[in-house]
Amino acid sequence: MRKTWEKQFDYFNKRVTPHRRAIIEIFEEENRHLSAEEVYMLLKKKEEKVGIATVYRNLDLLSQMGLLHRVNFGDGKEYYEMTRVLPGEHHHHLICTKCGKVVDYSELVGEEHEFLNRLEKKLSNKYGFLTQSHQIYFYGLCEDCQLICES
Amino acid sequence: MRKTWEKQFDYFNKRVTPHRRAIIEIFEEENRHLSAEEVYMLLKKKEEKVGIATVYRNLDLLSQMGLLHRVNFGDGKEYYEMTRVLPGEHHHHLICTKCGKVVDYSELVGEEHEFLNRLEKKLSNKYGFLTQSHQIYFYGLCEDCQLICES
DNA sequence: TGTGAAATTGATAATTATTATCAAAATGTG
DNA sequence: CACATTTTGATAATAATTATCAATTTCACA
Ligand SMILES: [Mn+2]
Ligand SMILES: [Mn+2]
Ligand SMILES: [Zn+2]
Ligand SMILES: [Zn+2]
Repeated sequence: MRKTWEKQFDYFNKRVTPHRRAIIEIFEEENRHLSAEEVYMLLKKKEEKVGIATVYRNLDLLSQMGLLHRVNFGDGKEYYEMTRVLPGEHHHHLICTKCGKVVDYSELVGEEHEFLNRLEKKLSNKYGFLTQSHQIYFYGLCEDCQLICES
Repeated sequence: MRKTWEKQFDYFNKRVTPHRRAIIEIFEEENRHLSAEEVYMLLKKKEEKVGIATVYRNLDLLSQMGLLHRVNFGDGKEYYEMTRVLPGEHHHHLICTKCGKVVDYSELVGEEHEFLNRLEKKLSNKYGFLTQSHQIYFYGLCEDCQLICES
């Protein structure tokens, strides 16, 4: 009954606590972008007595451990989402600059992978930079906001 | 002696003020990522008497007008940089997750353009999303931090 | 199956970045 | 130049996140 992610805790010399289990569980259940405050609220709803500082600390830790991805949509808070490793689950984000709506997309991830691999090799040669992850953001107008702009 | 960017102010029905001129001038001179606080300090150094609120307001305005790009490197503040339109000036960012160093890169922008064009078309069809701009971030370890990690 | 050193946590104070307020000053159209 | 409108400055307010530190919990190992 040892969860697959627990080996990550061994590797980082971190302890597996009920709070940490609960936070990961929240992300598995919700499967969406969550802010620290939202995670805190969802934990309370599950009767998990936890302090907000612990939530912040653990979101930071879990993203450093690679179990969560930290994303920023420009609204002043940080969001987190479960790191999905299966090929079909890799995705990026469309952000509407008018209403703030965020859409996950995973179109052309094959081509993306091929292109970024080539790019990473160049960056490694030229800057000595070792890439661990990447994020692509598209900014623009969602369907609804385009209509509003025309009128 | 009308600057090339002044037509943008007409288009957005905004007034050209000395502060706005001075802020744009700062970015032209410094040619790097600047936070609101840094812009504020640089303006003071130039004897430009301005309030910090005005700096925030105008950085926001200038990026909405497309004259500045707003970027986020995950350190809790927003940064801005001059929008460069020439083909060779389009670039993205490498961010060291250990020391926070940020490097501009512009490798493979040709391939990037070709790939993103194809992607944008797909996203437009599937989600009705109209792309205005995009950002790519690579997270990893800079050369120095890789050495420190090995030892 | 305990022990204890080290890690984690909670309550809350502190910090930091950014936004709101609103009267005074500046802009630019006609 | 006049004046309707926009912009600005000082500063209060807000909001997200981090620091503090004593109490509690974890887990390696005896
Ligand atoms: Mn997502
Ligand atoms: Mn840059
Ligand atoms: Zn929208
Ligand atoms: Zn580094």
